[in-house]
Amino acid sequence: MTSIGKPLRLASLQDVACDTCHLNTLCLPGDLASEKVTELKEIIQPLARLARHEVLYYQGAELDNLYTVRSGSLKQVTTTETGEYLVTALFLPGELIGLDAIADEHYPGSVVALETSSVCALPFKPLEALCAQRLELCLRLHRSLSQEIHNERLRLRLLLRRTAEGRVACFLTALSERFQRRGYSPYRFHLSLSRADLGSYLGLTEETVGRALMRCQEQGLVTVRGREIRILDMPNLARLAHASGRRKAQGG
Amino acid sequence: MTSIGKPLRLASLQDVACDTCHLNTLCLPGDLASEKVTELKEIIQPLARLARHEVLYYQGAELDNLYTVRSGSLKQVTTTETGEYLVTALFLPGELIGLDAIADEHYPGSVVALETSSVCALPFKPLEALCAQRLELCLRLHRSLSQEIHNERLRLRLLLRRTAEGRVACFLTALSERFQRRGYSPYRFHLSLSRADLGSYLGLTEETVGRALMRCQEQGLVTVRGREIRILDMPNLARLAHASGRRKAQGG
DNA sequence: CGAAATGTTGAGCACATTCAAAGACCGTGG
DNA sequence: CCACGGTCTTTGAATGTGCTCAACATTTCG
Repeated sequence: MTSIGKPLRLASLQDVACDTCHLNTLCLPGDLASEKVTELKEIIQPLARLARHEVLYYQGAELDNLYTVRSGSLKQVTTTETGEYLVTALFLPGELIGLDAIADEHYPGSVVALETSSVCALPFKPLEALCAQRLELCLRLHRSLSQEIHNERLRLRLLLRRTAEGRVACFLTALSERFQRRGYSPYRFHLSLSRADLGSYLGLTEETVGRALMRCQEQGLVTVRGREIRILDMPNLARLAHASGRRKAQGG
Repeated sequence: MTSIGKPLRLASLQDVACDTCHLNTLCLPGDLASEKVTELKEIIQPLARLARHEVLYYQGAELDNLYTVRSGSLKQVTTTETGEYLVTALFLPGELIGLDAIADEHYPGSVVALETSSVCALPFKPLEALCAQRLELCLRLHRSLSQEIHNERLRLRLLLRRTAEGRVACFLTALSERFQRRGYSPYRFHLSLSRADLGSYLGLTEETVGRALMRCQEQGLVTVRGREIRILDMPNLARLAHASGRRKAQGG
């Protein structure tokens, strides 16, 4: 069972150094010229360290910061009006947390650290003010937001048409790609989500997630040892992930 | 079967009048003061009229305009690398088209009119330039983008856990709400999507969509007559839509 | 009116869910 | 170091749901 942990205690604040951060091309500074990053740096808050299960913010809280992941990983969980509990996002280093809170200025889900993690806080009001002065930052933000829309739309609609095995394969290949882009091995990584969380994220039960992983292993695509994943046959895993849902592809 | 029609021919251009448009609170002008709308008006292009099946733009084309729907409805269809054909969005009056194209400056899907429709074009470059001068416009855009992320995330993850009947009920209630907000009857409306498109949109086959609609009708929740929908029992339809997927809700 | 697209119906099958129970793994404290 | 409790994970059997394929009805449009 998944759980939301204790309130966040800010601990071990450190100085931020975007220009030396190896994630800077993935993060908001992106390809901005370094003199412009300086301005951004002025509003970025020191690093916050989170222990496993520590909460960055709770659902419903007023939006004050966006965050970028510096290390570790976090999940977003949303409870619907009907008490349904859903894992709605997984954040890896370099990714922006809180983009979905801008609309109504409240966070639409709670964000919890899945392992020891650190994040940089970007106070939102100052960030927006800076937007007015620096068009490039504004565009950068637009792109991040837009990218997210596209990702969610396509990924999730693909998932809707897939079997459990396909969904798991989709998740693994996408995760592998995200790791690779961040400089980690795409072939060997640790799942920070439990089976239950993964099930919630993919719209499956935890048992089905386990069985799907098992079947992938039996086909020689991956090795699964608890949460340690090793990808043995990326081409075929990708084929399983992409190779349509359960019905043949249709032309337009 | 769904199809993508012929290229767009711009026809019957009309003058734009945001200040008199009854959709303006839903559209980008939103709650902007009218003197600011004036600036926006300067960059808005005349209305384009689209016949049924006419294409607003094709997937892969370079982003030049965002569009807002003035009347009618449109769908977005995306073809994946593997030839999979997906209906990825449905646009109603007052909604912004093309937000998911900002990220890589190309449209990630083709947009086709489902019925006779009209749209206002917002040339993107000028819009962004205007953003730099008018912070409010910028924020407005941020909110639209953010809202979309949240919607897609939550809606689709909810769908993932639902039976066919639940998915259809979700769709109907959400659609009803969207109509209501736009001043149309929430109890009686026309489905502009075919069964096949709806299936693609909800991750079901067209047969299953039909059967699910039928079952809703048998329960006295709605009347279905082709694409004409009449909602008879909104409370219970909403209950069916919200009342969890197939497993009981879990606490956090 | 006839052709084509769209919608409906039915039977069999594959797959995911459910529920229950047992097994592995983890950190804690003896 | 091992025993303990908890969480997480795996396994099994029975059930129900959606998919597939194919045929038929209906509507739409030329």
